[in-house]
Amino acid sequence: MQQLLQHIKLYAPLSEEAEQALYDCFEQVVCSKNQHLLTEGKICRHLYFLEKGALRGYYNIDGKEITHWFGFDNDFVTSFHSFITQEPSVENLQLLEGSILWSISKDKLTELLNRFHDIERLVRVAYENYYIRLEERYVNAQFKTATERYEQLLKDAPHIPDRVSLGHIASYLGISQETLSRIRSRI
Amino acid sequence: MQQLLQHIKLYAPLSEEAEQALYDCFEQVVCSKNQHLLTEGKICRHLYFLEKGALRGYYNIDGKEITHWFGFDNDFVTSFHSFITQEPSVENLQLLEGSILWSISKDKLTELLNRFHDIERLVRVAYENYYIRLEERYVNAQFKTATERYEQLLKDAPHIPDRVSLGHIASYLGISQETLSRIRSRI
DNA sequence: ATTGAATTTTGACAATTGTCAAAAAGCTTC
DNA sequence: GAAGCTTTTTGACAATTGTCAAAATTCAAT
Repeated sequence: MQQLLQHIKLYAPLSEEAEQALYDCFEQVVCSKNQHLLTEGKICRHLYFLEKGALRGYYNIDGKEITHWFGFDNDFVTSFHSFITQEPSVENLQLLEGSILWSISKDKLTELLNRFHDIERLVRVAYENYYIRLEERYVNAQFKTATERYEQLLKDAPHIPDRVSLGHIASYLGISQETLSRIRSRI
Repeated sequence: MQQLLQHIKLYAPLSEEAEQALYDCFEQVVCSKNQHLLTEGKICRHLYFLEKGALRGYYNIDGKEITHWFGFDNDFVTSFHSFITQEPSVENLQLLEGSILWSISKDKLTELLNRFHDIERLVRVAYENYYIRLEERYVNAQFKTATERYEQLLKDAPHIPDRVSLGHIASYLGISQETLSRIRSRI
């Protein structure tokens, strides 16, 4: 929990009361490898902070699993679409390693956002950061070759190949596993 | 200006004082077709509300213009990366039609965010919405075929082909203009 | 160490898309 | 309406990536 509080202070300072209120609202969740945090069709009612571990978000499209996102230590993870709209999720969240998470419910978060301007600020700033990150991913995805995207990924997350299978990485990059294998043999 | 105030109330309610403060901070900007709102290398110090018109964001990569984004009536537009970080922009913003915009400076917005919890809320909720939209674009970009992406675009923004040239649309879809032309002849 | 399952690599071929060049179609302006 | 510009389409070919199938490798559990 200290790690979570430490991490969010990078976004914005917090009053003592706000910090205490946050502290009271998060609960620890321990998950084993391959376990699902969320499956499609369910409404995502929690936001999670991934203290330690690895996770992927994926869609089922035409019977295929399409990984579109990874989370690692110190990431906030949820199905943002479902969490924000409280509509059924179209994506699945699955742990890739045994992991430690901290969870807060939508209701509790909403209450904190109402009570504390500085928590509202914190969340706004966090969204700014996540928006920029997503925009970067988007531009990479759309406008670079498969090889460039893989090299970019290695730069951004050098630990990825150790923690995530080639199939998941290929899916994330939007290329077939065979193509990724060939790219790796060429580099 | 009424249109802007009307629009943001869709995100969150505003106190009278907050609304008045917002009203005082926005300035009208009228732009002609092809004019640039921002060029790369400059720090983006304003957030714009596009009351009426059309705009694209594009990168210059290896001498080529890569359009990654369109804005239309009722969109907030800026180089989010530069506006948020106050680092030099890597993208350009160019009007595609004669347009009416409303502009607020980063400094003034920061002041409003500090003074009014409900404006902080408004911006947080706006980010939520823009995050979801971007996520959808991302998934489309990465995991659908060129034809599917074009059909999706027609569904989301049926007016696009009337207002935006084929070359820009092709760039936005991440395919060559020739390929898009062939896709259109097949549909 | 050995077995069996899962993951990764390799090969052959097909499908999609890109590139370059030229023709056709649409718009403006006189 | 003709001239000159921009935008869109078409053709031919090359490059990239996908698909299917099989082989090789890695990993975990006994």
